[in-house]
Amino acid sequence: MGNLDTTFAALSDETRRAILQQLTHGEARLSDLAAPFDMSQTAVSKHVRVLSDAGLLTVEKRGRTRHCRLNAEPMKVATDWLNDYQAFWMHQFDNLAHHLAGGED
Amino acid sequence: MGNLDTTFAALSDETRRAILQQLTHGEARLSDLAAPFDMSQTAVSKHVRVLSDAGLLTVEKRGRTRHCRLNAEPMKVATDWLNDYQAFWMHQFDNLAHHLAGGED
DNA sequence: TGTTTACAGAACCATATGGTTGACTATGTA
DNA sequence: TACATAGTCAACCATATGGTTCTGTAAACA
Repeated sequence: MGNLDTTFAALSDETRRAILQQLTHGEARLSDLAAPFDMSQTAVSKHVRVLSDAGLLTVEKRGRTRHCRLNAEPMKVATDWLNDYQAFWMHQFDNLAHHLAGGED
Repeated sequence: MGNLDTTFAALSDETRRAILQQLTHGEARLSDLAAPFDMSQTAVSKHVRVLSDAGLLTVEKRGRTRHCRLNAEPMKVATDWLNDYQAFWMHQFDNLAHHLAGGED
């Protein structure tokens, strides 16, 4: 839970990203989250489980409803990892020129 | 190719992230990439294919070797997506306090 | 020319993923 | 009490994933 594998895997699904997007508006019940999607609530429940396992949201049982709340912290870890490559997409053309000039590392 | 689904999915595997890391040192042949891993070259070849499909690296056929080069640009798109949530992990505690204070969105 | 190298491709396997339906549990409400 | 609501769980299914081995092929080399 909470490692890069599970975080990136959780984010690799459109439905799950939409769920997270939904949660930026505030907490939501599972049935609220399921409503916009053309799939069973069970399916959405599974997606929520994946997001929960990845630590991207927290579920609070309250009466007979489950209230989900965004927890974006694992995204920070993912972003930190991606940021190590920032130089590579920023200086992509520089690097290309470097390689074409025969400069191997 | 190159959408968020495939990008995040490609990044969700430790081996593939290690391959990308390897490529930050410069371009590499497939057999070079495969060397550090305790798995067949065929397996690594499949990982490279996944990364290639995601646009995270380019493969250039040169003689009998395949030369891989990092293309970090799709990571920018992923980072851009993640950055929309930056406020949520930065102000996580603020939000928590907000919710505890009874302020719903 | 023959051999080695560097791959690709196909077939196969076990497990994971994303979806379904139906049955069940627990909570709230009339 | 009886019923509706919210959600889980189990079973099932099709496809994807990550690995293997074996075979084939094109390029480099002796």
